[in-house]
Amino acid sequence: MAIAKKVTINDVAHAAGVSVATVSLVLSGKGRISMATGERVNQAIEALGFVRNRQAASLRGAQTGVIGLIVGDLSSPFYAELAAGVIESLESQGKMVFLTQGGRKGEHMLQRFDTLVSQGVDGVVIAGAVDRASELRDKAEDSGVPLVFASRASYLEDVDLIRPDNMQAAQMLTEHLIRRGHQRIAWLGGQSTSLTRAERVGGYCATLLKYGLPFHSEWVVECETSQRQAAEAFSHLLRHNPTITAVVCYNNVVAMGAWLGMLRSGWQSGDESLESYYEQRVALAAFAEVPESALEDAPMSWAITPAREMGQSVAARMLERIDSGKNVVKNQIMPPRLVSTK
Amino acid sequence: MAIAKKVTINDVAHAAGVSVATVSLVLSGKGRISMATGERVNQAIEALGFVRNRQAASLRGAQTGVIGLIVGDLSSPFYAELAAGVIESLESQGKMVFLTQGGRKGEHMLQRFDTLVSQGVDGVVIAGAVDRASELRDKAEDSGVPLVFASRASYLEDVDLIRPDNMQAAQMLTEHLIRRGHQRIAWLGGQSTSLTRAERVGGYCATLLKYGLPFHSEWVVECETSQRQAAEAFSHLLRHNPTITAVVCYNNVVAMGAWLGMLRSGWQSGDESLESYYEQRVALAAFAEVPESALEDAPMSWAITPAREMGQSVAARMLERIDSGKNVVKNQIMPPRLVSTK
DNA sequence: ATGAAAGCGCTAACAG
DNA sequence: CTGTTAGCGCTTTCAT
Repeated sequence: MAIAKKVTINDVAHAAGVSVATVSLVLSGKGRISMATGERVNQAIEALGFVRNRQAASLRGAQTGVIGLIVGDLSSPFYAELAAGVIESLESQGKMVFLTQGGRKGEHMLQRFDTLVSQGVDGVVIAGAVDRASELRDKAEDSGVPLVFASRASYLEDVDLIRPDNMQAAQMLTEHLIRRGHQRIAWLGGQSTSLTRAERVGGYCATLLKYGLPFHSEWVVECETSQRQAAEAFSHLLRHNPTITAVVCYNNVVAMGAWLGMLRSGWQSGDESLESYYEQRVALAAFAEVPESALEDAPMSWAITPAREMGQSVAARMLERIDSGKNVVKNQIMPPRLVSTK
Repeated sequence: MAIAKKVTINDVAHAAGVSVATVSLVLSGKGRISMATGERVNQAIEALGFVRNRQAASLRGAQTGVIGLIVGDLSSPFYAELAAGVIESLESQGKMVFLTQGGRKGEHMLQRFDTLVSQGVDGVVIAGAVDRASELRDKAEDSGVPLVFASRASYLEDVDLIRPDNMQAAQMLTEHLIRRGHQRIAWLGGQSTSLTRAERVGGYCATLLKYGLPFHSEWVVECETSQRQAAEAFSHLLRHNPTITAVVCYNNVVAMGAWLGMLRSGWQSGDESLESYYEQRVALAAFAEVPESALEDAPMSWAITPAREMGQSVAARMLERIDSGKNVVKNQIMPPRLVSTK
């Protein structure tokens, strides 16, 4: 418990028989220091167990090497993974990150932003829903702090934003099904008020059209993101449209519901083999943010938004912003990745 | 882009016609300041958009109000949730947290610890596997930084550790099954090398004994944490021991596998109703760190380790450590929560 | 109740 | 190549 008295740059200088300035130079590897003194200083540092006080360092110098990251809520797997990517990248560049939570709906974003700024961060990344984005942007603007957004949908403008390419993902998925011989492809899930869904449904329709395939509005069914409801909607859809051979699901929960619905009806029909049943029956494809482990055994295709890589892009963008000092708005989209389970 | 010149405490003092000392006092609410000047200062702060530079503040004063949190890897849902809990609590107490990743196996823990200390954190929380825990403890000891560990298993000694109560969880689960009339209860999953598993199996056995129920070592089956393997092991177990009426699963993946195995064989047997089939058949219980959404429809009992609450406890413990200054080692265990789906 | 002044640990000119 | 000397923005005695 003997709290060792903080050893400072002075102690090191003294021990090494040089001046503090020299130690500082050795620390930051800047000035041209002779091998000899450099060595001596390092030894002193080692011997005394000196740890440089970065607070003091950045009080004088410009940058703190700290980036603030505000994520809505860490318990969302997508944002957790995104955060992991951001942190990983930034740390590999010798930065540190302050992580704070801005609330599921972004309620606290502004307040957190202020706190981060008062901690002297070099930049702020915002991941998730934002309450008052334009206010934030203005604040950032006049405190001169680079601000980068990352989100699932593209509801922000005039900001540096990295987001998934929903339309391309939908195209990939639909095209994949078509290539595997499907002609009658339905859509399951999501609420019509969702922007993300709109983008995805857009890609789905466009691809059908492109291949000259039939599009029926009854084949695009809305449903809440709940397993039970998805299972019901799925069964209902197929019962009334038995010619459908493939379904694109809005997300992993819907996909899970569809699959369970299929298992259930397959079971009730008393067929011989489960696999043969559903494979003959309806092919499933779905969007997801992370691969759904529960469906690892299901024959399914996924359009995955690579959350971790997205985080890495965000980090890269942040670094770029920081050391270019420029403020050019780039709206960057992340390509999805197609994954087939079987 | 006009980077507003940093407004400092001096500017505020000037604007308010008082001294910097006064402003400082108002800021920290310490000295006895007259209402009048307090008001005047606050107005100036507001008007100038002053944000206090905490780096400078903590350079002179003692604490920084920043806690370091090292988590193995954020993409693990359990630790993400735990981190969310820690951050949430700490932020509500006006603290901030530095979040860094120590590597899945704790490879970087030591290095990250140093970085955190150099940032002047008031304490460090370590969540996840640690490579060289005792080294860490020593480092913390002589830099005088409070250190609190949080993990799933209890492989650390002589440290401040918060962990789940695996044995009690196993007891709860087993007892729950017994109360529902089961007498022949098997165990599925986990590797015999796992400490966590050992603790859990211990609780399971103890409870069987306590109720005078039969224990067969063939009923305790090992298997990898993979859905497919669990499904196979489960089917195999039941085929050879048809009298078993309930199974305790090592984790959510195993539970999922067991359930799918059950669906599959139920389906093949051609029974009438899925629900009636498995309900008559084998009751499932499982450990989990977060409720498994994929199994929301399955009739299943869970022993949940409340990760978020665990995070809150960790935060509380940290705060306690910080302002007591004492270093009494407490090995605190979190009680599990029993949840039945149906 | 408020002001003056002395640093916290470090960096950044500028001299040598 | 290395030492001297000012501060960075804020807190904190100690006076007043």
